[in-house]
Amino acid sequence: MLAVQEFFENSDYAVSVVDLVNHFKEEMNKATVYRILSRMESEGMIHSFNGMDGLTWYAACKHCSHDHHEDQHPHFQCKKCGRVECLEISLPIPKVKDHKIDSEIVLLVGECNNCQS
Amino acid sequence: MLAVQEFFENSDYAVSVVDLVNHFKEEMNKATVYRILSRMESEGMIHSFNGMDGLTWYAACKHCSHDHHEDQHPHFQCKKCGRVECLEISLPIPKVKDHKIDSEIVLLVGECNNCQS
DNA sequence: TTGTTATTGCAACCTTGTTGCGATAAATTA
DNA sequence: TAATTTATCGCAACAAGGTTGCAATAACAA
Ligand SMILES: [Mn+2]
Ligand SMILES: [Mn+2]
Ligand SMILES: [Zn+2]
Ligand SMILES: [Zn+2]
Repeated sequence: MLAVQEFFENSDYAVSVVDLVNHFKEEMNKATVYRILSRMESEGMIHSFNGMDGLTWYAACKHCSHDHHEDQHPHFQCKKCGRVECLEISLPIPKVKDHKIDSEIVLLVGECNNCQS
Repeated sequence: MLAVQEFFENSDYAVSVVDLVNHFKEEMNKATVYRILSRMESEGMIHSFNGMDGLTWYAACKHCSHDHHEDQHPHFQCKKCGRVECLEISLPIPKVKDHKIDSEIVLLVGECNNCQS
């Protein structure tokens, strides 16, 4: 589990679970990676969301703990390099007639700073 | 293909591809459903997106054709009844420093009109 | 009718993700 | 320390969504 923890501590970006399984494939079993990720998520160390591709992505939590999860921020995926990051901003939840809206899942798509020529 | 077309014409809601495969399982093969959906999507009759569950959902297009797809609207999923609908509104694309944002994938989650007691 | 193209059924396959279980490691307790 | 309990792990098998190759059929055109 420590290796996975360090992986997140040393990265500002989110990572897809597929990449993670692949990255650790010589060190640990696929099932172990999935189990570590669920454990870390339930302890408020990381959070998960879906990327454009439909895959599950994970990223380090900034201000969460075991009993206080708050990861309602939008995410950004770069079309060119594929990198995904958490955006530490809060978007207004839109009002829609006849709908009681509790939360908002947002994935912004575009080009990151590195990829803009 | 006609049966699937009619299915969309008679519904205001989106439908998950799993429900569709299940709904047509006596009439046609799973592969056929998937192929019909891709064809209909490439012809601008329907569009697809991801629900909370990670599944692929499809909904009828309102103003699209073979060479003009414009399905950038947000979607809404009711936590209680599970129904998913297209919202014919346009949300402002947020500006984020150091990011060139081209599009925005939004899934609003809450309670629909029917489910609010 | 005959040849050509588009659609379908079926089975096999790929991928993401989960689960049961025995083995090993870590933490408790005596 | 030694025995016991608990947590973690590897492995293999499985489940579910989704895709693909191929032969059969249907639709279409000449
Ligand atoms: Mn995040
Ligand atoms: Mn829609
Ligand atoms: Zn980039
Ligand atoms: Zn509802």
